[in-house]
Amino acid sequence: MNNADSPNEPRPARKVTAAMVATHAGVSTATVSLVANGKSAGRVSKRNEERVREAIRELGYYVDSIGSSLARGVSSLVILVAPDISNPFFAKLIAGVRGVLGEDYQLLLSVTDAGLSPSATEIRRLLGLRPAGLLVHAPTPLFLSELSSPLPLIALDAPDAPENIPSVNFDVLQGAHDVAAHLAAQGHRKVGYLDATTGTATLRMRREAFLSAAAQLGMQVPAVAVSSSTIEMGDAAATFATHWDVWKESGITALACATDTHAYGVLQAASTTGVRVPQDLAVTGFDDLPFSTASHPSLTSVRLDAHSVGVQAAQALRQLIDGTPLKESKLQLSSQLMVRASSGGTQ
Amino acid sequence: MNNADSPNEPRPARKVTAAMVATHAGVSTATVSLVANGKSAGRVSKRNEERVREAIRELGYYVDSIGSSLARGVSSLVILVAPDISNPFFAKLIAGVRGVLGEDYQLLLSVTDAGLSPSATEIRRLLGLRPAGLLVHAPTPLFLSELSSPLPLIALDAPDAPENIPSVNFDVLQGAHDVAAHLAAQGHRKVGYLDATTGTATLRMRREAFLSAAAQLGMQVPAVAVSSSTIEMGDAAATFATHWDVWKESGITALACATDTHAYGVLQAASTTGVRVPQDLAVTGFDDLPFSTASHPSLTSVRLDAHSVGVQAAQALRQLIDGTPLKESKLQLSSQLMVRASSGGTQ
DNA sequence: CTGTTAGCGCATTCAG
DNA sequence: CTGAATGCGCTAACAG
Repeated sequence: MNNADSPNEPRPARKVTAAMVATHAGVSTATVSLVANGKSAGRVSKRNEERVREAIRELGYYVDSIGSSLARGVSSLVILVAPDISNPFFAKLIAGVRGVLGEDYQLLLSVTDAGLSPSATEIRRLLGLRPAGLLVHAPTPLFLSELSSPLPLIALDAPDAPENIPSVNFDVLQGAHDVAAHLAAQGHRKVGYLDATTGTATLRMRREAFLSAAAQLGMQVPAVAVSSSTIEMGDAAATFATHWDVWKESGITALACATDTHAYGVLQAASTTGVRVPQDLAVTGFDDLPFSTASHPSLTSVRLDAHSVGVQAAQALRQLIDGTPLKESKLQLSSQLMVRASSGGTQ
Repeated sequence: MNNADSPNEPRPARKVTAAMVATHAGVSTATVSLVANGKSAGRVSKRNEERVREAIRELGYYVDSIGSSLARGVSSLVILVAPDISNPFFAKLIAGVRGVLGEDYQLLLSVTDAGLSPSATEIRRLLGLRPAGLLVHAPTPLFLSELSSPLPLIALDAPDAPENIPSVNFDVLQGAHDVAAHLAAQGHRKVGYLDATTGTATLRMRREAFLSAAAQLGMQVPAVAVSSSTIEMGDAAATFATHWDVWKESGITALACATDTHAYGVLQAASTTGVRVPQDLAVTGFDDLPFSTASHPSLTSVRLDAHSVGVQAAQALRQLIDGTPLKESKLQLSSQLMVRASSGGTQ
């Protein structure tokens, strides 16, 4: 009953299947599959290979990944799960990942609701796609347990990930310590900390590391001078505005912020309330976003190499997918303190 | 030979199929499919439905979207193709899209290389996923022609999209006009323009609209004072630094920038070269990124409502997917000039 | 209402 | 080297 197998002219409107290519080239679908997947070496004759290639070109055939995935039991998708894409950090990370994955895997992003881990249903839908691997930014323990299946997975920026979950992290301890040491070196003796309200592990570590380093370096951190706000700049600004009187009274001369965005809010609020930075208050950030060189004053911050994270994570994931055991389950990338004007460093 | 069909205890390690659920519940796979897809109303008895639901729960079954997509000929994926995710704009847009798509479709992002349209191979891989629909940011004509297949598609921020491609755009004409009018009202008579080197239609329209509005309002735009740089802040800063002498000589007193990022670069370079903004040079941006309230001085810019774009685009796409013809093929969202200190407006 | 059946497009044995 | 046959997991007719 199949009256459509007369391959006279390539009909671009109709979906081209491997079977069509096969008849067009006068071979079987098996041969087409071999050629289309570059597995023809030593398994298909030169002549047939050439024929198939030509048919593919003429018909405009491309492998249907749905069919392919079903047959193989797994897709060639790598899914990056991240909450807050709008961070310039991610653009660089993605570039790094893409470079490593190349043509072999297809990278797609799954964005979760602001700052939240994906819901159970979302996770199932993700798994339903049968991805070759997952890259997950700052996964919650809940997310990881919900996942359950033995899927190649690398956690990013997840210093709290359990032992059995490979992860690529920044050395935030070092970064936070560097900030504290820098402030101490500038002569500060009482400092404050503006934390983020979202409780990801990396942010918790930043705070804890800073506080412990500060103590170690002989700096006081008055309890009233440790506060927090959401990652919205406006919120950070408001927090500064409402707390400044108390902070000032507590005698702090420097404020370390959990992220650059927080610091921007502080700089803005300081400017409008007439607080001079760094004379009245030194301010530091964390992340070293591009804007930090353009803010007024320019912001002292901790630079994290997003591109490297992407590269390392993608390489590790590929190993996992290939079944090669990872030599290092936990990778740690160094961070670098960028001293700028907001802390009274070099302009 | 199948000795694995003894469903005594739920084995979480093994992939759960609809067939397993069926045997477990004592029904057929068809019934399972109906229930799992919420199409059981009036087609499955209460008793069987309950049984199936219980089996699904016990076994932890979820629909395999690969198999489902293959059977239906289309997946429930909506793919957003965008080049530059790191723009805070996208986070809001995505939130809007997600809200409209709800549980019915799964949104994934495909990030293309910085500022570039996806390659032909990438497009094929995208199509290979058989997405239910595509949302494409600033597609090039090449992209659209390469696509060819009659897939539900909405272009975003694509004022140049051909008639037959539905799109959701901002009224950049109005925005650019507002900028020009504002500068004219501030008394500027000679102004410059810093364009982006990436040639997307929206950027081209911003420039053209600004230049024509400026002319109409009696402002001169010396040819030497129209320049361009990449969207990297540092590049914009460098462009300012090398051009300022010439610009100054040309007599311009204001510089309109194609994007806020460009403007940040200009503000930074102006600050380091001792050019006072807005006294020596008024500066305006376009996009109104969050940082524009925190820059020094705060940046006059054109606000675009990203969330609305997301909502409108997703709604239109759903209509397309459902086969409902669109009433309006081209949607245009208004933009709003935010006057701030960089143009000598209110602080 | 419910079960049976026939593909969806492809990769992979397994005989030739 | 090559092709026919099988099944991946599911949905949509189609019979009961």
